[in-house]
Amino acid sequence: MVTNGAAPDVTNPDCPTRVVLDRIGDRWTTLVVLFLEPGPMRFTKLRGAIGGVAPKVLTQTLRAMERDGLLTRTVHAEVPPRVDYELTDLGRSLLAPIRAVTAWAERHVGEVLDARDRYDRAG
Amino acid sequence: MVTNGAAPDVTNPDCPTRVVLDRIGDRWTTLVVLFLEPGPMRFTKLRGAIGGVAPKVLTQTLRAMERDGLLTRTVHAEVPPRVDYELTDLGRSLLAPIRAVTAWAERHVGEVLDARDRYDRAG
DNA sequence: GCCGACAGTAACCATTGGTAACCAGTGACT
DNA sequence: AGTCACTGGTTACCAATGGTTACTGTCGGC
Repeated sequence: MVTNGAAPDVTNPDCPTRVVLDRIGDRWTTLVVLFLEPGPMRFTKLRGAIGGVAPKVLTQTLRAMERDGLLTRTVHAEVPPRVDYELTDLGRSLLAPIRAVTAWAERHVGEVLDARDRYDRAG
Repeated sequence: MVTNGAAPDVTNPDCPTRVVLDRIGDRWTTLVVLFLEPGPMRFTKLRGAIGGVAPKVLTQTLRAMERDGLLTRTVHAEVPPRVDYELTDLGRSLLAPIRAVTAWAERHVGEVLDARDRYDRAG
């Protein structure tokens, strides 16, 4: 599990948890998880829902998440093409921590923006 | 608080919560918060504790966090120079969500790495 | 025959993350 | 007096990443 045999410990620079932290800290990953929660979604709809994400970048994000077992990608042999993205159990287990983070963001946006204003006006 | 007058909503692409989400999703920010929890810490010690972070990048991270009101930076007129970084109340309030995320990472590293292995071996 | 929907890809540019080297100020050591 | 090291950075530079815009292929409908 952990290459050096120790328990996973995010405070250890050499622990692979750092890698995982990078993935779930990714700007778009959290949003993808949030939007996929209700059920499978197609590429274009997901893109529209998230907003402001370039197709290339969304593709990269989705591929990386698929690789890490957070979601599945299903291609239906139809015309027009149809590709569904759906959270795996692992992906769904990420919802709780992500909710904690987004809830914090929603609750404290004001404070952060205020602090930023004060800092910028002062110097 | 929210420029458009609506309630903060992370699913809205135009909501400033997205900005906040970017900051706390930052690779080093989460680690800085974790390591500053026990108390104030100096630059060099923090750098060593985190591991693998370049001074320039750590400086950028700390300045951004100071700007957003997550920590304070105190310069002591001593020799050799001494600069302390300390979490604010706002920064400390981030601990809970961050803990949720790091706990997830520690619990599921194995699954993620396994999925990645499978994906890479398959194609 | 042309248009549009879908799910991307290709080519390109800009921003960022990261590296290595260097700096100022002071005290201690020689 | 000269040199060393410690601290908390800065500067210049480079590579990787993120992002934008344009384009592709296939099919049904007009």
